[in-house]
Amino acid sequence: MNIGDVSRVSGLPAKTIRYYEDIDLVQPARGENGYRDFSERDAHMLAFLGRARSLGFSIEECRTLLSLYKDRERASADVRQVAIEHLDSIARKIEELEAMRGTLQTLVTRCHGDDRPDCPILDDLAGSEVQGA
Amino acid sequence: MNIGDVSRVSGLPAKTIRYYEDIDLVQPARGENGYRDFSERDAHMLAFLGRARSLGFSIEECRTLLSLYKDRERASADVRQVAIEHLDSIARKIEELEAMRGTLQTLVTRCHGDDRPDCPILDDLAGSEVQGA
DNA sequence: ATAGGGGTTCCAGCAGATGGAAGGTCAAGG
DNA sequence: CCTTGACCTTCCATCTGCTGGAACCCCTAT
Repeated sequence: MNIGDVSRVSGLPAKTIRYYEDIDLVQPARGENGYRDFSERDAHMLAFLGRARSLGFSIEECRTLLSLYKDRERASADVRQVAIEHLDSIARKIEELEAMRGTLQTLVTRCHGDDRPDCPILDDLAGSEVQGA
Repeated sequence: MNIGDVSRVSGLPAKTIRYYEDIDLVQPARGENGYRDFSERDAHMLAFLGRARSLGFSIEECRTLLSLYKDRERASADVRQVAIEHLDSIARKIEELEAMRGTLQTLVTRCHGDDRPDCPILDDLAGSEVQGA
């Protein structure tokens, strides 16, 4: 399988696949002509990576998951642990974003948004304490 | 005001302030000795930037907001527009993260998490269609 | 004079790709 | 046999938003 084929079946851009080889996530064979020669197993691993990345796992987490995936002696508890930690970090990110959204939503609501220059959004950013309750 | 002082009052690391000068967000004066010499106005702008960044505005959005902030002829509608667009992108990110959280939460719940190797999380990542409803 | 706590510049690196240039390879058509 | 075009290769630069560190200068107090 050439890189274009495996790109199609895994859904990852060829550039990304080369990058994954570069950082040693996959180790495709090489043909006579110097082309990468991907096995079914490689393609499978790349799809695995794509899915894990789409769930927001970092590259290092993916590396761990992939090694657990390849380890037939693994304990499912180890996988679960990685997933739970990631779940926590997702929850933290959501909280952060929701705090931002809350603040911004309030400011946007307060701003009349016409052609006059006075603007509660800028007032807040400037930190002036001159905003009505 | 030296960079250390303005760092304390704005809450931004000195490194970050130098970086903001580098990308032309602020233009502090220079003293005889080559030290940056920040005015009150500079300090104010840096605090503004810190607050805008903490609300998740990108550097380019901050640049726009700052120029609106400095423009006494601005229309509040322009500020509001920037804020609303940012609000949308925050909402999209939250949705993405919640989708991830939902999927992962399901998988984590399904995984017994003991010392046996079989694991619904890995099964899902591998894309095997062998999962019960 | 020296010690310390400022400040300065510049260069490298993080994640996680992505874009592009310059060139090699391969199969098909004329 | 030659060309065309799609594919492949490597390498280097770029993006975002800083952050760390080296090597150096400056200023004040002792």
